[in-house]
Amino acid sequence: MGDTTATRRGRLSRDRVLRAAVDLADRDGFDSLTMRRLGEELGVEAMSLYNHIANKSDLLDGMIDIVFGEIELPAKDPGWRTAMRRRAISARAALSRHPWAVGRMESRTTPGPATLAHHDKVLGILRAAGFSVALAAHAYSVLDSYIYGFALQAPSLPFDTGRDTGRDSVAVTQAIMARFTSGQYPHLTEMAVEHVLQPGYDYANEFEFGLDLILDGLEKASTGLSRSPRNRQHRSG
Amino acid sequence: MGDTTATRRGRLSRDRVLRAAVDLADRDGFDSLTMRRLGEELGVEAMSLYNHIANKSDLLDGMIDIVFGEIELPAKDPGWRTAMRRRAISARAALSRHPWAVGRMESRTTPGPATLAHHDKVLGILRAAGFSVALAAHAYSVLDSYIYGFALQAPSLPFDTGRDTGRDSVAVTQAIMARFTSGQYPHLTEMAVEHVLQPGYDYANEFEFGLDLILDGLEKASTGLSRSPRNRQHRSG
DNA sequence: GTCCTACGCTTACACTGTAAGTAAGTCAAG
DNA sequence: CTTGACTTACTTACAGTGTAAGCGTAGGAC
Repeated sequence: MGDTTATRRGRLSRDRVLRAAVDLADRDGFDSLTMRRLGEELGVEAMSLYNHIANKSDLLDGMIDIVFGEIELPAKDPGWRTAMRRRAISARAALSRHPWAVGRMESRTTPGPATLAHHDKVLGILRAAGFSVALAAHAYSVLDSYIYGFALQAPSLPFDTGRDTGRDSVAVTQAIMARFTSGQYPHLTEMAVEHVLQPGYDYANEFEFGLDLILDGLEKASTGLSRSPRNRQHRSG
Repeated sequence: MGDTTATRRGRLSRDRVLRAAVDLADRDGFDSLTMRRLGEELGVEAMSLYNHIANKSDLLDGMIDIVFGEIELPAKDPGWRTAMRRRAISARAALSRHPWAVGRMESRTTPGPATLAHHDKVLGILRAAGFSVALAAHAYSVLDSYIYGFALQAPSLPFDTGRDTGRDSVAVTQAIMARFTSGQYPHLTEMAVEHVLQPGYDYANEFEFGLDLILDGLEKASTGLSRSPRNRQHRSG
């Protein structure tokens, strides 16, 4: 009969623990991720988790590496610009699926294998396209800063009309609007009324404007050095 | 004699509490900021703090508003571009002084007065310079995303040569270098050896490259609509 | 069979945020 | 001055946190 000695319902593994942690953080918010809740989720006591992860910090590192693993790594075939664009959009989508991830990156100083592989691939594409080492560093810095910064802001904006985030963003918006009507913040009010609170508005659309702006700038910077960016260093074939 | 009934050494106030919290987070890291440690810092028991702040979340909101208050709000006199540039550099400096702040913004949904005033002023400068409402929103989004994203990445990069952060960044760098030497990440290795680990390198310098790239793009976008960006909507004088 | 190892469970501890109640100070009105 | 209201700090207490230490047992190797 009931063989539910909890050895059943499937064995634990580091991967299963990490994935359950990601799901839990996505569903109930990052603060709900406690060792006991996570154990409960897996039908196991909290301390059993420590057979597969070193401590909670290690758990977090693994979770973030999972998120990085979800970012698409396009081939360099259609050119660096397309590759960077696809990667950026995929990264934004992944970070929007796991909003807790971006804010925790600050404290992580030990990137996981997926993270490192990701960075290496991107740099490879840029270098192969003729970017100098310095320019590749610039490009990487500006692109990633933009991606992470956008992902960081997106969920915190009271402007979010709340299609995805749902919840209480309407209440929050109204609370802030109450301060607006005092006339203290005329430009914020204008922005809200004339633009952001319009029916079809979705903040996510802002992303591609800035992305293309940055890609334009990089393109100009890369062609500014040598006329054709593609055969600079890597053409000795 | 000793009249140190702890009423002495100065009365508490919300502002004193907030400022001590910021200092403590700066000095010992955000995780060291507990109510008891903060009370200790002020010569007071933990529970006394609750006479001036509602709870720890309120404390955090206040702390972040302090950081925002440190960002310089330049006048619009020398033109929007100079104003935006100064603001961005000042914001980056403030966030680098308080590295914990940027990662906590995601969870905050109730911006403080300094934060709102800041946003309103910036939007005002852009609108007065002739930016349409939509373009001002774009500009704000891309600039702030970049600023926050940069601040988010800066302390986590193992590339940091550790002038400011000091501590164990050298050890971390070496640990990662050990993986590099395995040849798994050739482009990361190249980047590190040829560029980032060079003597004079400072990641903070990357900031202005991306900033000017974005400002160039915005300038082009704003002049692309009407020849002269300044008299578009606000000239009904 | 017997032993080993892996893995989950139990108990325990130091530490967290904070609710509730108490005491000591400040200050205005009588 | 005394009196009483108010403010503010202190004390105690509690549920919930991460995790160290040790125990029990299931399943494979011999």
